[in-house]
Amino acid sequence: SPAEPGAGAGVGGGAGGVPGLAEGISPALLQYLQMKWPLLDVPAGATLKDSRSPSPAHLSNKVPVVQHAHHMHPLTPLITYSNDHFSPGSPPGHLSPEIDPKTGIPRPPHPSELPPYYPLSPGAVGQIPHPLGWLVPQQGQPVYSIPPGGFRHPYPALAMNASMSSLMSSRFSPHMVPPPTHGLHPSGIPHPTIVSPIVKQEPTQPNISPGGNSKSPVTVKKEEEKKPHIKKPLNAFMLYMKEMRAKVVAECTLKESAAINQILGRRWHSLSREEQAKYYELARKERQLHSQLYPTWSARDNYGKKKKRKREKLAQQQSHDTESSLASKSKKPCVQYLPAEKPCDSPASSHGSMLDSPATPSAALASPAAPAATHSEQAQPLSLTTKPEARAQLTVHSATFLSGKATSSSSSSSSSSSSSSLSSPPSLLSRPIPFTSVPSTALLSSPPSFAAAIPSPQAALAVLQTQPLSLVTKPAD
DNA sequence: CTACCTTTGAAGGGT
DNA sequence: ACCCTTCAAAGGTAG
Repeated sequence: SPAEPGAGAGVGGGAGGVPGLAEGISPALLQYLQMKWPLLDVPAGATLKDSRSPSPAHLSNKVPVVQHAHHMHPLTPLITYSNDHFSPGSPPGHLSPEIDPKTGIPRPPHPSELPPYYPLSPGAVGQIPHPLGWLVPQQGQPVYSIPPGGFRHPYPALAMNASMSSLMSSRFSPHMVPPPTHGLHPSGIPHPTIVSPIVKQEPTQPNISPGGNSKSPVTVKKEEEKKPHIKKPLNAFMLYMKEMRAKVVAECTLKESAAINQILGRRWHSLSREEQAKYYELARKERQLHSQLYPTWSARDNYGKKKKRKREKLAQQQSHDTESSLASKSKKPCVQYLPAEKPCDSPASSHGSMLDSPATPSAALASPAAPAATHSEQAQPLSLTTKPEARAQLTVHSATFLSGKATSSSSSSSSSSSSSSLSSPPSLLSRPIPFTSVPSTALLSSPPSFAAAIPSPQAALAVLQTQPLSLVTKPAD
């Protein structure tokens, strides 16, 4: 799909990839499920050492068996994160898998030792550092919160094959998933997107009674209430935020999420294309998994669930965009959240943090003469959703860089929008480069190839100009 | 207690 | 096709 960079190119991040989702749940999905729910383990002999060559047993529906959740990084098989950026390293000593002296196989952890993917007990979480905070946030929360009482899935339509259910019943901790004989639907897969509604009633009988056609409005309402809230899958940026928030908070003294998010937004733009691609890919898998787990779910289901009143703000923003900006600004300017003096505010000043220095491959994107600090921004698919003030701040570097360099090379081919390009240089660079513009194979089968395909800023701009240019931009000043 | 703030991206609905 | 709106996370803040 257009919004999914690399869609259809399989996973694995490297050569080979994994067969798609042709039939039921693909190996990739299975691996992803294991990634999301490490309790779902794979056969000891089929360790996820190489996702590109899944064993036949793995491919079949006769899934999984056991493997210690800590045995391997759950993401390793899917996404080839370089240690430069996600430095998972080896798990802490106290978390190293215990080898069963008898079998030599990593011992399945006791429920109390299980990783905090799901809060088995309030105190047993947040102990295991995880390179991907969105999977295991430092706070010990799962990506999606799970009701303390456990998971109750009301949707019989939930897509899960036999292997899953058998696995569930046999391997899942009884704390999480009671065996089917105990009443829970065998498909009670605890996906984190499910959040039980805040209904202070007995959590029993959440099952949908098939025969109940003559429901009174009250009953219908009750069922509505009992319907767990299935959250939207996280998008790439949200995943990134989840992972990086703790680090940013640690680096800065800030704690306000609004401020943190601004920083994260900037850092997001500072990420190299490859790094962003990882999150896009993760997000794509999130959506894919989500759609498989909840085929009938629609984003529309959650509409109106939150009482948000942004109309005023948006309207203000629009007028702000279309007309003069500063005058009508009555809300707190972003700068208020992001003092420029903040050490952590500068993407290039974060103690050489890997967060701010994109992957080295991307360095090939810019000309050698290009300053590293600006190159990263210049090469990034900055969003067009102009939040004037902040955007002006964010794009100042690229603007200056452009004005002296890139604009000259781009003005010729973008003559149709020359006026706007003059008035809003950042718009050119701020325009997102949909990953879909890149052949998925080029991006996924060999990630660096994309960088290699754009050896110069001019080439990068050429790529930019192959995309439709939206003019919903606002001059930086 | 609840909405807001702030970010980007996805998705749905309206035009 | 395009635009607008809402929601996803998160935690301090304000009402």
